[in-house]
Amino acid sequence: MKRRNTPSKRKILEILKEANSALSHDMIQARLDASIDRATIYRILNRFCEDGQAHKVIGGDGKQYFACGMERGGKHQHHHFHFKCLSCGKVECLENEIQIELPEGYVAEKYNALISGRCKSCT
Amino acid sequence: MKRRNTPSKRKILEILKEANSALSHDMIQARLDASIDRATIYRILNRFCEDGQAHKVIGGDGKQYFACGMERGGKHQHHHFHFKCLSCGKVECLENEIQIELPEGYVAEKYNALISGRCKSCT
DNA sequence: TTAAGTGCAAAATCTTTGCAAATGT
DNA sequence: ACATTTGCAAAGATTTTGCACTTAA
Repeated sequence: MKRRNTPSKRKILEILKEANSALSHDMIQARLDASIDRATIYRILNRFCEDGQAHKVIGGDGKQYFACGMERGGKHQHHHFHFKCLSCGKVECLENEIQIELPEGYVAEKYNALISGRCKSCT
Repeated sequence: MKRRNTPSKRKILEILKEANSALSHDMIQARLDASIDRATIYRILNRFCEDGQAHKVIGGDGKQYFACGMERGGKHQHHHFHFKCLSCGKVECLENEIQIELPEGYVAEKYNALISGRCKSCT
C-alpha cells in the first residue's frame, strides 16, 4: 500500500512536530484552521503509527495521545515513559527508557507507560 | 460516606480475588451467575478503587482492568507494571516496581504502566 | 428510619467503518 | 487510469448519569 502526500497529512504531521507533547484527537482538531473530518484525522494518525512516523499512548483517561518526538529515521527509537499533567492536560514523552525484566517465557511487544501528576509549570 | 456490605459487592470482590489477574468489566460480568447491572458493576469497581481495595489499569485497548492482588491492608503497596497477553487476553500484575526519576519539579500521582505481548502459556 | 446501593434507561465519550466522491501519482 | 484518501453519516464500544425503588445498618 503506497502512501500519498496529501495536505491533511502534512498539516497534522506539522502540528505533531510543533507540539513538544503528545496530542489527543481533539487537541489536534483544535489546532487546525480548516477543518478535517474526525474520521480522517484518526485514519491519518493510525497510518502514522503503522509507518513509524508517530507513536500512540493511552492516557489514564483511556484516550489516545499521539506524538512524533521520539522517532528517528522512521523508527521508534526506544520505549519510554510518558507524563500527563492532571492540571494542564499536557502529555509529554520522558527520556527515561523502560527497562524491565519480564518473567521467564514472557515476550514484550508494545509498551504503554504513563505517569499522571503535576508538571513543573503547574506545581 | 459509610459503605455497606451487599451481596453484589461480595460477589465481585470474590471474583477479583480468585482471578490471579486483572479483569475488565465484561470478564467480571461473564463470571457472574446471577446478573448484576452493568452500571452497578462499574460503580462497585470504582468504589473499590476509591477505598483502596482494588486498583485500575488502562489496557492498550483503552479498557479498564481491575485487580485486587497487590493491595495489602486496604492500601496499594507499590506501583507496578502490568502485562497483557495479546493472545489470551489475560492481564497480570508484575512484581516489578516502577522506579523512575522524574524531571525537576514534576510530581507523580498515578501510575499506569502496561506491557503487551505474549505470556508464558501462549509463547 | 434513612443514607447507601441497585436496576433500568438514556446519555456521553471516544473511535471505527461503509460507501460514494475526490485526489495524488 | 486507478489505487489511495477524504467526507459524511452511521454504527460500535465502553463508561457514566439521572431517577425511582430497594435494602443494609
